[in-house]
Amino acid sequence: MKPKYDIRNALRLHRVKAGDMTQQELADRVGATRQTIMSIEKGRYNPSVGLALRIAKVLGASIEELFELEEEEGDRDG
Amino acid sequence: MKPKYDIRNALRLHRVKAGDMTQQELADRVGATRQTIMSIEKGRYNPSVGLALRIAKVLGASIEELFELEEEEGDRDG
DNA sequence: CGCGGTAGTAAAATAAACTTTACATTTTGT
DNA sequence: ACAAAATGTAAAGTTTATTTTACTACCGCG
Repeated sequence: MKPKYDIRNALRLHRVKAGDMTQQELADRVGATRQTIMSIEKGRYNPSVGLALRIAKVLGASIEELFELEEEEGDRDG
Repeated sequence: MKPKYDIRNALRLHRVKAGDMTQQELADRVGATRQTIMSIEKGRYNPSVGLALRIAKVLGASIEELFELEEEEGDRDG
């Protein structure tokens, strides 16, 4: 079952920009596991806003820069 | 078990600001239930960044305005 | 080639988000 | 006071995030 709200993320881009940090390093700094970072980078799920906030802080970016709503065409009910 | 990283939110404030929308109205517009909105407003858990993004869009605010990391003093390992 | 570090994948288990339903309390309008 | 709408709480259930563990592939280095 795919998530209700798809998001696109530029995590990897910003991770590299922020000093070419490794996944493990980022994971440590935000208090998550490498697999969690992996899964987010790969778009397998969207993190909690708490984790997203911490990632944004470490990467020196805004959440809006990091994560973006997928525009789903023709699938909206409004 | 309380969440690992507490967040503070100004959801209610912005909900009122954005035309005094009811919880139900906001819930409908973001595709969630009223209870979900309630729980977020009451700080019972932090939503996914996907839902947070949709809320921010509807309320015309940034995620950073809506949700803020709780600064926990003396609980960091680095 | 063998080694260490990084990245990709996956399965099982646990924690947390989110839904559904139901009921109590407060607020608002008449 | 009464009714209706909005808010608050809660329990049980489903789905998704996150962890833990483990294995594979790629790359630079000796």
